[in-house]
Amino acid sequence: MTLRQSLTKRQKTKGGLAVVPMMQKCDSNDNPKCFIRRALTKREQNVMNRELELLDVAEKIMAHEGFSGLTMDKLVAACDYSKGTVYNHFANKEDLFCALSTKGMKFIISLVKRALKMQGSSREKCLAIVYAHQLHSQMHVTASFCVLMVKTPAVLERASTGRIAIQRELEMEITLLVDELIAQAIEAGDMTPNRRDDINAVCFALWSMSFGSSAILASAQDTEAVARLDMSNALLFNMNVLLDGLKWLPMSDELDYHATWQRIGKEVFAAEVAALS
Amino acid sequence: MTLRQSLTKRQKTKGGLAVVPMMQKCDSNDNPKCFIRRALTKREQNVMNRELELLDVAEKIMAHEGFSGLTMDKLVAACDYSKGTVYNHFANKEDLFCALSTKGMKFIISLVKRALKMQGSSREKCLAIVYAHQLHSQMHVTASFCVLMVKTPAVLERASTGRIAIQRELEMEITLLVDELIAQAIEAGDMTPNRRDDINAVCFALWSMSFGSSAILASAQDTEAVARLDMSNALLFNMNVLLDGLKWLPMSDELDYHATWQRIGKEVFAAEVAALS
DNA sequence: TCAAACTTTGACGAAGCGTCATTTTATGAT
DNA sequence: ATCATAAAATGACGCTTCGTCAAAGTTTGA
Repeated sequence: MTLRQSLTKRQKTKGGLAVVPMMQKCDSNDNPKCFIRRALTKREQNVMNRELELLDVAEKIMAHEGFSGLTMDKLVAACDYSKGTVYNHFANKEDLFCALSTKGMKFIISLVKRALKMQGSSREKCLAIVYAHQLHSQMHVTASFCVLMVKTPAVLERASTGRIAIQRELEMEITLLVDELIAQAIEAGDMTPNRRDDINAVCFALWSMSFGSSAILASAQDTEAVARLDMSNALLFNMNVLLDGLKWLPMSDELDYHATWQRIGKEVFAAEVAALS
Repeated sequence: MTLRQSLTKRQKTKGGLAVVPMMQKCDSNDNPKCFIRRALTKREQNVMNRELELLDVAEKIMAHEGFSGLTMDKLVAACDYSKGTVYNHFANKEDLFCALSTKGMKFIISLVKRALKMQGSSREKCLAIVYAHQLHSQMHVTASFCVLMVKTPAVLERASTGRIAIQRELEMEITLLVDELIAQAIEAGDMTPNRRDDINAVCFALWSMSFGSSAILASAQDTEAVARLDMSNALLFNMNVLLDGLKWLPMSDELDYHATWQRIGKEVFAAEVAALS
C-alpha cells in the first residue's frame, strides 16, 4: 500500500512517465480504481458506488446466463455507462472476475467473523466457519465459482496486480482468523500440536478439506460418487473425521455435532438460511 | 455406451433426422469423433491418431503460453489440418478442454491401477493412490487444471455431451477402484464403518481431501497460508490426519508413513519421479 | 469405373475484446 | 461569473477469436 504514495499529486505526461491523476492508483500500470486509503472525495465516492453497481449487474448476468454468458459487451449494454467507463474500472474481463471474487471473499469474511463469536467450544466454532463457507457457495453459486476461478492461471495471468494483491490480503485475513481460532483451541487444551509448524499444517488441512468438499459438492453434483451421497451431511462428516484425526476435542463420539450443525444454522446464520428458501 | 447403437449403419438426412455416418456418434447432435466400441476401420484409426496428435499440440501450446493462450485458431495454425477438421474433432474450445481433461484422467487411472498393485497394507495403497493424483498434477500442470476446469459451468455448459459422458465414465472408474480398496480394507479389518452408506461417505472424504489439497497446492502457491507451509509434507500430513480420523489401521503413530511415502516414490512410480527432474 | 457417402478446406460473418482520439464534465483560480 | 486546465466518459474502430458452411476432394463398395 505504499506504492507511489510519495509522488506529487499531479504529474505531467512529460518525460514519458505515467500520469498519476488525483485518483491515485495502487499499481503502476494497470489497475484502475484501486484507492490509497485516505478520506475519499465526492468524486471518488461516486466511482466506488458505481463499481458496486457494476458488480451487481455483472452478477445478475452471470446468474442468469451462466459463467461464460458474462461478457464485457453485455455488461456495457446492461449498465448505464459506456465501454470506456467500464474498462476504467476493470482492466479486462479477468479483472472483473477477480473483483467478483473479492466481493465474495468479503462476504465470507463477514460471516466468518460472526461464526467466531458463536457460543461454544473451539471445535464448534471451527464448524461454524466451515458452515459459513458452504453458505456462501450456496447463496452465491456463480460468485463462489469466481473465488475458485481466480486461482487459475487463466485469471492470474491477466487480472490487474492491484486486484490480485487485494485478493491476497483478504486471504491473509481469513488465514489469520483461523490461526487465531487454532491458537485459542491449543490454549484451551482442546488440541495439542507439537511444534509451531503444526499450526500452519492444521490451518492448511482445514482449508483443504473445506474447500475440496464444497468445490466438489457445488460442481460435481451429477458425478456418481457425489450423487449417491447424503449430501446434507457430507460436509459435516468430512469435517468431523478430519477434526477427530486432529484430536480436536471434544471428539465426535462424545458430542452430537449434528445438533451443533443445526444450532449454527439457527443461531448464527438464521437470516442467511432463511434467505436460501 | 448403448446410445444409438441400435440404429442402422447408414441413415439419410431425410425426415429431419440427424445423419449418423459410418463414424457413428455417441451423441445425437454435437459430439464429433466419439466412437462406439467395436473394431475400428483404418479410417477411424487415422482419425483417432490425429486426435491424439491434436491433443499433444494443444498441450504444448498451453504449457508454453498458459491456459488462456490456447485458442482454436492457434491450434489450427500449429497443426497440419484445417479449421474444419479441428472442429470435426472438438465441437468447441470447451470440448477441447474436456478432451484434455479426459486424457489426464486416463493417465491418472493408469497410475492408480499400479498403485493398487503395490505391496503393503490397505492404508498404504490408499496413500499410493493419492500419490498418483499428486504426480499427475505435478507432471502435467496445465492438463491437471483442465480436470479442474471441466467441472466448472463455463465448460459443462458448452462441451459436447458425449465427451462429458466419457468424463463421467472415467470418474466412475476411479470411484469403483477406490470403493474396491475400501471394501478390501473393511474385509481385512483395517477399518470398520457401520453402514453401507459410510463407504460412500469415506470415498467422498478421501476424494475431497486429495482434490482440495492438490488443487490448492497447485494453484495457490503464493498465498500466505500455503507459502509458509512445508509443502513436501502437506499432502501426506492431510491424508494421515484424515485416515486417522477414519481409524484406518495402522494408525499414523504406529507406522512411519513418511517411509511409506518414500517407498511409493521409489517402488511404484520410479519412472515418473525420475521424469520430474 | 462411377455414384454415393463421407471428409477436408478455408473464406466468411458474428461476437467479443480492448484502445484511444475526441467530447463532456468537474475543479479551482482569478 | 468566467475561464483554463485536469480528469472522466464516450463509442467508433481495429483486431482476435469463434464457429459455420458451401464447395471441393477423397474413399468406399457395388
